[in-house]
Amino acid sequence: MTTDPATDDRSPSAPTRPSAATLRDVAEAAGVSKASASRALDPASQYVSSSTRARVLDAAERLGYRPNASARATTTGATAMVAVLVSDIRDPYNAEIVHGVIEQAGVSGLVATFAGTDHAIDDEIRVVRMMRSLRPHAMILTGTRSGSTVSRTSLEAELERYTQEGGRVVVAGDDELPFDTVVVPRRRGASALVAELFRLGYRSPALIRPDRDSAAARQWEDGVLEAADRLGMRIERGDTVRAPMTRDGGYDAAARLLARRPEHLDVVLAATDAMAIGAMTAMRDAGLAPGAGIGVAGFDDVVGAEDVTPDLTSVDLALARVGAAAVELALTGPGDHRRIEFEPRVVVRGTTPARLG
Amino acid sequence: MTTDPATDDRSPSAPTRPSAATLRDVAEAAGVSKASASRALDPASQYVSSSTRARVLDAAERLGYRPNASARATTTGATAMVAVLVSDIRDPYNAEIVHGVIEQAGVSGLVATFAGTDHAIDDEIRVVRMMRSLRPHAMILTGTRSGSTVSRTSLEAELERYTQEGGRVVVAGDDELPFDTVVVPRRRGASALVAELFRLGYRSPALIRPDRDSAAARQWEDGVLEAADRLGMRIERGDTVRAPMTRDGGYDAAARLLARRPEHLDVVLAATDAMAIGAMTAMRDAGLAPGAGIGVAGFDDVVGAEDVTPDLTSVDLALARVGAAAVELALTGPGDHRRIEFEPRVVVRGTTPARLG
DNA sequence: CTGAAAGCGCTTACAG
DNA sequence: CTGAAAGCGCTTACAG
Repeated sequence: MTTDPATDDRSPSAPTRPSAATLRDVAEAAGVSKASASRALDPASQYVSSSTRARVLDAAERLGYRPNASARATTTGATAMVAVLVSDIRDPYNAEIVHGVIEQAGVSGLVATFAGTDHAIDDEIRVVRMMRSLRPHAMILTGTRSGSTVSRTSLEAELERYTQEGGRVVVAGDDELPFDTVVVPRRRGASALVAELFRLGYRSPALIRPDRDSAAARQWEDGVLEAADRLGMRIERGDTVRAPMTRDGGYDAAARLLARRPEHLDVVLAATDAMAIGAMTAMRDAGLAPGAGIGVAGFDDVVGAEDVTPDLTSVDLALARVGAAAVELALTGPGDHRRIEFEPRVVVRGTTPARLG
Repeated sequence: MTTDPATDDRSPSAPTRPSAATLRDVAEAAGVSKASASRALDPASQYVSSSTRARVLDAAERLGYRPNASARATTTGATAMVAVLVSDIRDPYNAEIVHGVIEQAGVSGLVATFAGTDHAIDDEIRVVRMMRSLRPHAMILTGTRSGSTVSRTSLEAELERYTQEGGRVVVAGDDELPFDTVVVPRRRGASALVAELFRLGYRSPALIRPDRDSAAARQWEDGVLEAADRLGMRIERGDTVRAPMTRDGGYDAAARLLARRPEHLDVVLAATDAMAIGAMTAMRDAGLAPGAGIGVAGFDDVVGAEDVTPDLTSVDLALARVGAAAVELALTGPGDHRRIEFEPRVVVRGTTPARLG
């Protein structure tokens, strides 16, 4: 990062705006001082007579007055704003978290501001610098990031600087930065899924996992294996197959699995719902009814698990709650690398009926 | 809307922040006046000696100085910010537009702020009021909205008020509000698709459309019918079927179509890519190879059209460009209900090879 | 090229 | 309960 402080980001062409109504306008219209008007407009202030308040509110309403948030912020030093750094808003996982952030910010009286970081730590550093200007109450980092160790250190330093100015940093995702974190419970969710399937009578899972490595894929697989191991379920060498992380990838993977006529299998676990749905089709094409002979379960439950027949067992990671919790964490004072992890919800549906005996 | 102006949204618990470095700090560290420091930090200002500038930049760097955007905004009256009102960020269409907004805002030196409106006009009104406090350079409205005529009038009034304060309003979506609009070219895209298929030799389309009515579905169907009509393609009564807007919906719809053994059909048009992909599976299950016998085309090209085999012909609506254009429109001075509509891009792929004769 | 001063729209002790 | 005044961190004429 060679962000020269000279590169000041002053607004390019500040056009002289026609004036919006101002506190002074309201005060004059109501025939009181600015101080009184300010107090009357503050619902928390008790030092106003009700008649003054009424006249001020009336004037404000008439003038369409909206307080100038910037002026207020320079006066109080605080901005009712939370800045969200998101790697890619188009990713449905991020979108879900962001949705939770927006919702919770709304109820907490905060405005949410976003910037894209494109998964690159160097972009994040740039964005943190830019956002620091806004003096937001907190910054929330979402999604994944990659970059050199040097970059990572710079990012931490920049964020550290921000916290020293009184800002709050919260990570929503993986626990990989030394700040308060709301962990997306992938690993735990995968474990819980396997445990639930065990309870339902399943003993021999096959795994369909993405061919490209990622933290998410790894966490899913770790969670599955951990639970399987703990419960004494055996997963044979050849029962894990890799494929592109799409519906068709799931189809191919399942077709390969089934071609081996693996009589011992009783359930197929896929790392995403899309892959699981593809696997269901492959099973049908092989003459098997998903759920009747072999069970199927997906993961993440972001899209479409309920739209298929039978509907697909999956794991709800409560991503919107993750986003909301990140805002709440930011609001509950500075913490020293606190860590929140929700219980993921295993959603048992038609593809994994209870197995007899 | 009975938003009482009394309901002031002052920050709940303004915590006293440890101080961030201030212009005064930088000036003192550099041994110059605040005025000189300010000028040195402004890359556009020429009224600084290079030695002063160097000392100031050095001091700023050392102190990790970031200008206080709020203070700047109260001084200049303008905020380098664009506010985006989005019905639901989880909708991939909106996410794509929002992505474009974020990108373009970044290159234009603007910060993008978001609020969710949940498709409800009354929510939009509330959000516009709230956002007005931020004095953003522009507000961009994305997604769909519904509400009473009264609400709609109130929304227009509230937006009108905002423009009178110097704010810019841009709509990204349907042209249904009296402000500058970047139109999502659904209708035009559907027409272009049909025209291209005609050129490829297709003459008898069947239509798979969502069973629930929506503006998007209507625009798609209107576009298809308009072009078909113009080109003399006939669409028979029974060749339009309705189904849920999912992959399985598309499967069912296509199955129903094919059950009638409609020898005259040469291409199936679906209102979304997901439905088209489902239809492809149905065709295969009926012993037909998509593209070989009957062609298939989807719409919107948001997700997965390239992941299937053969890959799916679709229409790229350039949604990210729509978002970017909205920002640019907001930056090019006030307009009187200007209207921009991009040429959608028909993406011909494997499911619609040229037909001979 | 530089600095002292005024002003942006607020809020908040401080005296009444 | 109310108002005059100071101050938040900037920018920008205005004089040098």
